[in-house]
Amino acid sequence: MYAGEVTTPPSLRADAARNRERLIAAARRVFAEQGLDAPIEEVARQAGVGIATLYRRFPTRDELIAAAFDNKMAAYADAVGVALADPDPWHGFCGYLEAVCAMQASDRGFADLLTLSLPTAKEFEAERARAYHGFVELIDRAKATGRLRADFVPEDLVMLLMACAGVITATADAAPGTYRRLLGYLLQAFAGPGAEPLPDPPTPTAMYRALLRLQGR
Amino acid sequence: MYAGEVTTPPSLRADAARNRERLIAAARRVFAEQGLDAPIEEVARQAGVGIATLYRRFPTRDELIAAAFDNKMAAYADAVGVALADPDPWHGFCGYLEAVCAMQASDRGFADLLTLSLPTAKEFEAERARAYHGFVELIDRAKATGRLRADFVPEDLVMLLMACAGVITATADAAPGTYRRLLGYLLQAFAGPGAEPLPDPPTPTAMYRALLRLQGR
DNA sequence: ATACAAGTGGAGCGAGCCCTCCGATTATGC
DNA sequence: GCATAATCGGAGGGCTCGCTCCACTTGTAT
Repeated sequence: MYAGEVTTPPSLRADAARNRERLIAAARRVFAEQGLDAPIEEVARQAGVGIATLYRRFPTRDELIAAAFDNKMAAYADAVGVALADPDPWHGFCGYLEAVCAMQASDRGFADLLTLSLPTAKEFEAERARAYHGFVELIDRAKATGRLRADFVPEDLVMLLMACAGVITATADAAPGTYRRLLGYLLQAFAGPGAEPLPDPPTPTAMYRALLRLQGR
Repeated sequence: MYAGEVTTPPSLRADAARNRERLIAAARRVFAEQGLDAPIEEVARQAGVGIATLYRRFPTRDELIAAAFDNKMAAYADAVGVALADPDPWHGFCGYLEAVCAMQASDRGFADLLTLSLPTAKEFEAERARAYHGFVELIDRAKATGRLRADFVPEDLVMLLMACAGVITATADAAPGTYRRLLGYLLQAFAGPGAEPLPDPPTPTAMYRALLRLQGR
């Protein structure tokens, strides 16, 4: 923690700071229910603020997204820590995946975010990297117990997040909770020694490029 | 097969019939690479035809979609027949899922289509129903051999298609083939007696409502 | 050949969204 | 209080897309 408070950078006029908070609150609501490509004007409207005000404070969509999700992103990275603290690595591993998928299910914007990379938001990608490294450690420990199959790779998490996002966007309204069943199946597949060999995973760099895909649709 | 040829219903003038075919060909290309919500005007442009001509022949997007995909939809329904013809039901079951996912991977529009219902296109939904009933039969036989777990339900196919669609849309460009690994994991989870109980599946009607979700975004 | 129905293309309107510009408003230090 | 710099809001231009209308062209039956 440095001196400068993250949510209100350098001395903003009182009303400006208030509007900034309103915008962030509105963005969280709008992104949560409509996803990351929701109309930016809707955010301004829900915040009770002019469009110009929004653009002055957040010149690009990515900056607004970064501001709206920094807390969830931190929570996401922290979740690995919780999992690592579990005395049973496999139990921690399962709990971690459940927690992350539940976060996706409760926020469409966040589900989008986890399967996307915003190179602009650097302190943001740092959180992602922190989560990633913790997860690699978690994998190692879980494999050591023999409960997690040996051919599991970190990219499988990204794949899982994408699959889960697909189920969630399709079922969020009419059949919420379906994603739990998908996760249940996958956890059983991740467990124990793999009976059959799996198709090769994508390389880390290929998967990273997939995360960079231009957003929208 | 009735007398009226399906692709050119009631006596169209020669040039009109030709344009109709061009439109369908263009629609297949455009939908395949851009998904079902591709701009309709792009189809007209690629067909080398005015927008009005497209609208006269296919007044609604759904009608164009139905015309463009009736062959793939038939192939999709036929694939169940192939699987049922396999002497080893479990082998047929696995092959079926692989074939369907491969169809999704090769055509973004088709991937959309399988996780969506177009109540407008009735002969279309009939194909879907045909596939569904064949699949139920396939499930029964595979369960009888003991290779497919007893708690597998038909809705799990829909769930799989949604998950696969999520992976495919995210990885189609940068890491194609990732979906194979997802399928590999899931097939192993579907096999054998389930070690752990699974979260309940959605009811068939809930899943159907999920398929009806308004398209776009 | 001709006449007429069938078919065609693109201009054009409206809607939704992004983003900028600028005159009006308001907080803040003195 | 007052000056002034910071902030505000919304009109407006630009773009994409869906869909319609209508004057013109073309196939075809006689």
